[in-house]
Amino acid sequence: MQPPVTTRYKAASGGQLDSVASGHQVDTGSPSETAPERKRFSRPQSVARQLKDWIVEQGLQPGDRLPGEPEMIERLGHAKGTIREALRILETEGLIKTRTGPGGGVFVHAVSDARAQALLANYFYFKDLSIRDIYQLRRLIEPELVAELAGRLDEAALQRLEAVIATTEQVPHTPEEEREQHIASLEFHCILGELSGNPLLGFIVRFQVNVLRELTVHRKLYEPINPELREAGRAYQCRLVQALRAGDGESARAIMTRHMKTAQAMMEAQEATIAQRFLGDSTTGK
Amino acid sequence: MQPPVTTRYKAASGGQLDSVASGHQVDTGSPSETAPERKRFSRPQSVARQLKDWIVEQGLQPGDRLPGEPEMIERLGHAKGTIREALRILETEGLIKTRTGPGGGVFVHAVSDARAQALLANYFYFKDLSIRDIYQLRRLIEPELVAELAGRLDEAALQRLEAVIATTEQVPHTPEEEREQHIASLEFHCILGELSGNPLLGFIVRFQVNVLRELTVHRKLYEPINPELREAGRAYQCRLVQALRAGDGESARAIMTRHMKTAQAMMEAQEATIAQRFLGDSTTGK
DNA sequence: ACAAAGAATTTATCATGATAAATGAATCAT
DNA sequence: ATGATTCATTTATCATGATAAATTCTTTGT
Repeated sequence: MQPPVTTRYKAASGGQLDSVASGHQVDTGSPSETAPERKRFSRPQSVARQLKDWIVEQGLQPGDRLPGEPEMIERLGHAKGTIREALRILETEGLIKTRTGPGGGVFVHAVSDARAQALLANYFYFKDLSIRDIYQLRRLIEPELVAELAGRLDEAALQRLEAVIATTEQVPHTPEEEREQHIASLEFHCILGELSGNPLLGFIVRFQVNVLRELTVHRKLYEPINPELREAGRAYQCRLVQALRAGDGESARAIMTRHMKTAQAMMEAQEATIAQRFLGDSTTGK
Repeated sequence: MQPPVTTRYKAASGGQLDSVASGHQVDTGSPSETAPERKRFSRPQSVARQLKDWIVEQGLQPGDRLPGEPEMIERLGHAKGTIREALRILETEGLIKTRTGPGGGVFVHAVSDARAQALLANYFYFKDLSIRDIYQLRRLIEPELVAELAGRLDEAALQRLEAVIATTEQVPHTPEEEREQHIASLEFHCILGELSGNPLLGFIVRFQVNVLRELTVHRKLYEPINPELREAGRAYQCRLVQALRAGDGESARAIMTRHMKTAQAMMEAQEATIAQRFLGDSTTGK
């Protein structure tokens, strides 16, 4: 499942940062002298930016430690409140975590998937994302995705997919179970996305799935339990895994294409407008 | 109003929000179990959440006003610092803006595209995004995009595209000009994405373009000026617009497919190292 | 040896002003 | 009128502790 050498570049040496003249020198003292341009950034933002620069320049990795609050106060010359707000910014962006206690402090943290998803969801809160929009993309992406995946998956990956299918083996008796099964079937797509080995592709697939999942949970979509549709859904998954195992990309693509069409029709038959709400805050422990 | 506080948060009342991504922490009461779900939310996070709930419940729109700092302090029963940190969280997420002066205060704000892009870029900072990854998606999306767009664009849209093409009319004499032209050609794709009318699709196209643009700006990619390639690039754009105007989706798709292939080869031919850096912070006024 | 209690450490929050900066409105000088 | 000035309002930042909470390390008790 690994494509030829695709040079996975990382760690740029000179990777400078936004050249933005954050040029907010921290002269503790005479502020307004040559201040022709207005203050673009608040001080907490400036501090946050400086810390980001620091992370980039030093090539800090997740788990690495940043100076503690008191040291920042001294080194950056800002008040405690300002520093704290800056840390809060970075924490919101998902780039740091703070821990209390001995050995605690501020640590670099890789932005979690959940947080990125949540932040992106906020962006779409004021947009009108329709089911059609989402499926326009899904119908584009997922068939090709499985076509590429065909024959490239190892047994472990295939079994992972089959494990998800297994959770929908029993006929659901309650709406609760039915909902869970639907979520599981969405999970199926997430796994496919991850297996592509393309972080961007995987992320997008997951995002779409998350939006759809929200619909399911909060709008009681898929409420009417339809045995035939359910069985059809299961069948497609089974056949898909079969095609993937056989390395039959054409079939996989066809199966997924058909499924996308069906799923879209199903969803559109229900509600057409996506629930307007912020997604969760992704507290992402770890 | 209420005496100091013990740890109190509103445990997701009403189920409007909360619970998404990552996990379902349906509190059962038993503290320690398979999921060491420690550390709930910090208070600033709780406050931020409450304000989000408020926004959702009241259906507040961009421009609407939120209570000012002092009122929040009183109504929510938290200290000023806590409130400020909460506001900083929301500001970082792009959901509010604060203004000083008379008539100033805290206002709901639609998350700007730039901010969403920057936040998403943070996520990919610690990932290894290769050019191949990006083009895998581009090659999937953009050909179909133009195929759908064919014949659906009004004259204004077409002229918008042509205007961008026009900027690359003159043969560039300096690397500077050459770089600007390349950026303009990327802009071409952004416009196509927007014209789709699909917010999600447009966003993804823009994100890809932004990542590639970063490359161009910071890594001197496309440095060697190649007249033939340049001309070929221009030609494809012209022919594409032509096909779009004629409503010839098949041709449009073919043209774009070819272009994607060429562009990817070009990018990969360079020592394309994806710049590891945080994108700008998107101050995005209005 | 091992588990529970305690101590030490570090961030989190609270509390309380005071001063600075930004900005729209009203006012005043020309 | 019109441009500059002052004023009032509201957030932004600074300053300075004092408590609280969460962890890890250490010391006990059995």
